[in-house]
Amino acid sequence: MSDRSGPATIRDVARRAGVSTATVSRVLAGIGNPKVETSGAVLAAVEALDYRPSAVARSLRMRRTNTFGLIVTDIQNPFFPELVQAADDAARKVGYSILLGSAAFDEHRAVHYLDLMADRRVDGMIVASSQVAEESWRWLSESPVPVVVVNAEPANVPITVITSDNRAGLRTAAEHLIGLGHRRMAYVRGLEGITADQPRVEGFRAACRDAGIPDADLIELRGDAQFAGGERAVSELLSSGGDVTAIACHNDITAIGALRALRAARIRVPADISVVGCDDIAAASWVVPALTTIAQQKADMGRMAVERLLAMLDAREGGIVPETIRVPMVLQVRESTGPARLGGIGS
Amino acid sequence: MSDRSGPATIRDVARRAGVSTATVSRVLAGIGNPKVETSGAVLAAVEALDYRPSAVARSLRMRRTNTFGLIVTDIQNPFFPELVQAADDAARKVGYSILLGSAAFDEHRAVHYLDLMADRRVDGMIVASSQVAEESWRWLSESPVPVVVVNAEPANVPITVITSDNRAGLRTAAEHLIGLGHRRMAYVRGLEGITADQPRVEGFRAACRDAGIPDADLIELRGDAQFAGGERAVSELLSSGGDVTAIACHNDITAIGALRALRAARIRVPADISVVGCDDIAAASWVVPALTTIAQQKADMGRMAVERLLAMLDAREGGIVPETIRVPMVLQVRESTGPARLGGIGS
DNA sequence: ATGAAAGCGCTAACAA
DNA sequence: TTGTTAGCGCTTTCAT
Repeated sequence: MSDRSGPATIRDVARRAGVSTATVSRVLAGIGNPKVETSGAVLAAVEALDYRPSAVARSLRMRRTNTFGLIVTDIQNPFFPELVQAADDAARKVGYSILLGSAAFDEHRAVHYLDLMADRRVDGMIVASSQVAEESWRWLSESPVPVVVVNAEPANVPITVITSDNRAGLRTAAEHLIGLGHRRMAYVRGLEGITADQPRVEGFRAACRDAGIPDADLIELRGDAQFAGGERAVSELLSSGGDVTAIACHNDITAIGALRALRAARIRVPADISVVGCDDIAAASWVVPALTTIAQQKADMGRMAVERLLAMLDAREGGIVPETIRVPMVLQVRESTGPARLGGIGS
Repeated sequence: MSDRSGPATIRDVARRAGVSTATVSRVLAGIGNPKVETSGAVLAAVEALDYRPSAVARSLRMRRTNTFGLIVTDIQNPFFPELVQAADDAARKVGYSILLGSAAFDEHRAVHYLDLMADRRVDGMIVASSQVAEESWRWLSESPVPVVVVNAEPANVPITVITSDNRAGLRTAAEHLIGLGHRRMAYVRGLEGITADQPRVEGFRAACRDAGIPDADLIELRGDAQFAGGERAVSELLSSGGDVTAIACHNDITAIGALRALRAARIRVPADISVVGCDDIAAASWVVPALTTIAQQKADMGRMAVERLLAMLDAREGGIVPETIRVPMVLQVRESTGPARLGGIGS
């Protein structure tokens, strides 16, 4: 093989097989009915030259890259890998691949990836990041390339959204606790402004109201959606003498921080206080006690996002109406929740 | 803007600015000294048409994609995200992006990504996966595109490798434990055949021997590098009456499984038994007690891999000699290790 | 059933 | 300083 300059091209193959490049292209694409000898010759040449068609050239010609962009808030957040994997699985099955961008909580980076993916001419984008400014949402929604937003809800922008039903999810959490007899509870919120924060508290509160628990009985704390925030919030709660029998948290990481604070204070979970998280990350079942949580169906969401993109691609000129799909969250009971103690902590 | 067919091209811009495409190209690349009016006109046209150069076309022409492929064993393994993020950071800084592939423990998938990335004409590849067959390693090492292998050590193949110094790392772990007075210890190995498995046990054993601890005193257990394996191995150890004061584990996930088994058996950590892990994943500091571990410098490794690739690209015809770089691991003392109890567990 | 030729959008000689 | 032209590697009419 003449390794003179880079990988073999379709011309090299054509030459060696004694046919035209068009024929090579057809044979490889399985188009037409080539004579056995021709296709044989082509295949042999391909083999001999170790020819692999350039996806770059093909993309240019076909005006499609068979690639979807996927932007996540932060790949280091254990919530995302499962989503990424599922999206990749779904994409791979239909011959697409995923170009990943991790915004690392940085809005500039998010924009950077948006641009990058536009430049790369991805055939569609999945944006699973709330670090996106209003104007970028607008830009996305007006873009001709199909976009699916995951777990974020751009206000007043017509765009397809797939999101966990946070409100209903935290309602379930509250109902679970209330069913166990809890009435004095605390809720550790996420980072201010985070998309899911508001609906989650609201869902929780709504269930409380329905159960006749006065608004004032629910202690609301501010976390940061990280371990440290959960730990801090709960230790402050304890030192300020907050008297609750259950703590619900914005997410699992927060809840795991809460567990640690409780443990430091020698409070037993769930005997003294129950704790419930949200997301169902892997670590939720690793901690002691294993965390009861409201699971997000991450894999489903990743798969759905890709399917949606594919549908939009098909429909194209048909025009698919932007729609908000709420994926149910499911209660996962483990060890961190139990019946409410009757007295206060000290009793 | 005439939105007739897809995004604006360089020709659209040229036409609108009344110049040639070459001029547009130059102005945007900052080459030559265009007259102010020309460059002004070009820039204006670019703005007006919202022109973004096609990376696809540029790649075809330049014969480089400004992309590195990165294949990981399993993106859901908490070890990888930090590596990915670091690689992406480093790459982004020099105008490269990362095409990610998660093999999900599947050798076929790994090969799939290898092919995919070759087809995409990535400018370099980082392979952080041991799910790669001998023949693929060979193929990689002979490939004209620069390759860096992370945390895997293809046997008898001349290729650049960046790996944690597992042997030295686990030696450090053993020394830490021995320094605390432990002499009867168990070691939970990883999945059979996993690259790091062998060097880690060996390092651990070596330190034991140096300290005059008879080989027979070290109980060796087989885990699976997952939570379940650690839990199972340790509960079997306990039920078979294994009498140790410390347990070292192939990785943190295993160690966290071990913690759970110990807890279930009401054995206190570290009062009764010390536990040490390896990797330093986020969850290591979340569990109770927080896990003492041997940290891998994942971010460094990701960065180094990219730098290496860049160097190879520069050197090109110069030819860089494949080299194995061992990155030190660092002992991270937390709460799960302490002085050895004098008697046995029951004493 | 196959080939010739055009063109996807860009950059880089080479000319002017 | 700018334009003309060729060509990166592929697919796809349109002929034959």
